[in-house]
Amino acid sequence: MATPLPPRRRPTMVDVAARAGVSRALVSLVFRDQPGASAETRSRVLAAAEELGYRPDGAARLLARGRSRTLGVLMTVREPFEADLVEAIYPEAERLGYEVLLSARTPGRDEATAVDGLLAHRAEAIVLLGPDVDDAFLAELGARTVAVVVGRAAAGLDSVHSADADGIRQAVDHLAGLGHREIVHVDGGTGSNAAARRTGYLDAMAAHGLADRARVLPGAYHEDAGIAAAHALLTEPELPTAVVAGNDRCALGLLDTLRRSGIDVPGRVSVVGYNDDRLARLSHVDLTTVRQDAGRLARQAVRAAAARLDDPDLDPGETVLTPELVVRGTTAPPGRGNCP
Amino acid sequence: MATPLPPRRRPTMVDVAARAGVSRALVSLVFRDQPGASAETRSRVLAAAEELGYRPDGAARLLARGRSRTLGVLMTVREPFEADLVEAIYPEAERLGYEVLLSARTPGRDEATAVDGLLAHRAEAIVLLGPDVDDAFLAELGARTVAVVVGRAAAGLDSVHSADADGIRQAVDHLAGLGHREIVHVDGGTGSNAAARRTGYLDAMAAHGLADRARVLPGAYHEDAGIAAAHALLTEPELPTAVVAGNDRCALGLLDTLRRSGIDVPGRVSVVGYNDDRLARLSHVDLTTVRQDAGRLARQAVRAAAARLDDPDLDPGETVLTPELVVRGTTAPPGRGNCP
DNA sequence: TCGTGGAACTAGAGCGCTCTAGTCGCTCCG
DNA sequence: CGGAGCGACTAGAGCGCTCTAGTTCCACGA
Repeated sequence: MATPLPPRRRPTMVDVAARAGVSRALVSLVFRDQPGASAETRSRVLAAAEELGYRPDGAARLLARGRSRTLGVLMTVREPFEADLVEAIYPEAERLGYEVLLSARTPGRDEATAVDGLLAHRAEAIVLLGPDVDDAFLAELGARTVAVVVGRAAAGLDSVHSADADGIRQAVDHLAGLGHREIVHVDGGTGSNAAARRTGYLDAMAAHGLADRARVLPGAYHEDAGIAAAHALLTEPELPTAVVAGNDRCALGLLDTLRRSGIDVPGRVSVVGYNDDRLARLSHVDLTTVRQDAGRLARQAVRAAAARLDDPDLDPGETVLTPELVVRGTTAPPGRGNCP
Repeated sequence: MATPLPPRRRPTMVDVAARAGVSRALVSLVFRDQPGASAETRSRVLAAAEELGYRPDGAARLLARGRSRTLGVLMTVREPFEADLVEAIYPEAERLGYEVLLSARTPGRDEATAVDGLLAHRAEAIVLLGPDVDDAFLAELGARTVAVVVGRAAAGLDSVHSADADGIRQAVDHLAGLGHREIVHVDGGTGSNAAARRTGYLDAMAAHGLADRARVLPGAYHEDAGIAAAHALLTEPELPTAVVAGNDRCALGLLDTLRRSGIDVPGRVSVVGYNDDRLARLSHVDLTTVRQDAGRLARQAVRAAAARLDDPDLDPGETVLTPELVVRGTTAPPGRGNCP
């Protein structure tokens, strides 16, 4: 019988080679699925590895190959739309032969820390999810490594996002088409894509001859902002008939605050979100929203990273996808009052 | 002037050493913050590194040190409670000198794949979030490496979870105290912690002399299960006066489906969740729920992993935290009818 | 004057892989 | 019969670090 399972040490290629009675190089071949080993030897090696519980050491492998073929993804662990993106990143990365490493920005852990972690683990490219990444930080990161921004435009870097102004325009068109005139926008605060959405709203209102009725409430991309905006609206003498929120989370906050205050949605107020995240799609939420295709966004981002990795001299590209209004249950013609 | 920025190659310690005019070993010392370098040299090295944009290569470092000091965390990117856990894991890991790597299980990417990724990146220990991890898989993993399960008990492994039966009992006590007698439980399906919660419910009902009224509806830990359960209840001639859901997501599904069907919550039906995730706490949801302390759960898990790493012969421990009912706005005495 | 000790620094052997440049047997063909 | 050609396999030099065991140098005391 061959040597028993090793004491504590994680088994290495040497152990497998010894047990299978071949050289280290051969084991390496087998594990890389390269030609050059006979079927018989191959299975002997695999068997030996199995018995020892061997798995190739990523660090050593990384070091030995030039490339890590690892994509680092910076995410906010709390944002449902980013969760959708992450789920779509995995398969595309796998298809292109990349591994994925996730790192979260949290209230107590800033982007720089999160990215450093990824870089230390040899991520070849960083995919930054979410529109609130800092410009200066981006520029520096882009100089150091391959970076792709998802969710907003980023000068001088690869970015993948949807045509925000167009998306908001579709929302306003829809509402105006239903007969709404008092349409308010709760915006996404600072950040380039909030600005784009704001502009889109103002332009669309103007296009419908409603420029003088346009009104932007300061907001942000989370529920609390929607709640605050709803409370602000409720203190006013007259409610608008429709609200376009900066994103779905904000819309959700708005929605529930309005409903809990006895306001019928969409009977008295229509609400539109942005993103079409999982939450919006849940049947009990049933939010009319502007759909960004998370799958396509994610695939494009991964491809952009891979392309730049293949050819670092590529010009930075901005991929803009066309968003699409999804009409669900939170919009209706105005004036149905509170009791349908 | 010294050499200009290198062409493409990521700079290495050799480059920094050359630029600073010292040996590689000294650079290593400086970057590991070890004594043995004069203040003057130290800053010279740091300056050289800065100029070159050098950052230590994690892979090489990993390989050279025995240990990676990295914790791998398996998560479901879509579960808000796990997001809370992840956020709490980072600071504790940092405090103990560990890095954190995240890997997501998704519909198309199973636990084994996710864990393999972590292991390949040399995670020394795996923290598995969520109760649906497979038993056989766990056992095998536990034999291979250090694994800590969060959210359920796991025989033979370290686990950190809350006293599920106790939590549910508190919920039932609360409802019974309000005068409810028709209390239904929508359970979490298979999985050990769903079983514990189910048992807790049945025992608590019995303790209140309501054994014959106890009723468990099959469910799961997500919104759709809550929605389905609500629809099932709505087809029946008589609604129960209270529902204890398996977790918050399920409760949310229930809640909104009931409300959209014109059922007053808590006037006609009271709803209780489990977890107290961010969503439950949002003011527009305001869910009465059983709070699991994500912070403590996360800290305990990290500590358990660290402890076992320090001493592999430690007996596997089960840490059970006491959950606590948080009464909010979705529970009230029964019988207030539909129009308060 | 010489040792002595400590601070500052260096040489060089790994860590577990990959990959290039082989070597070794065969078969096959002229 | 000699060698070209090929499949199967191996030796050994890295990859960019860490870490042990030095070596140098310079006070400082006897």
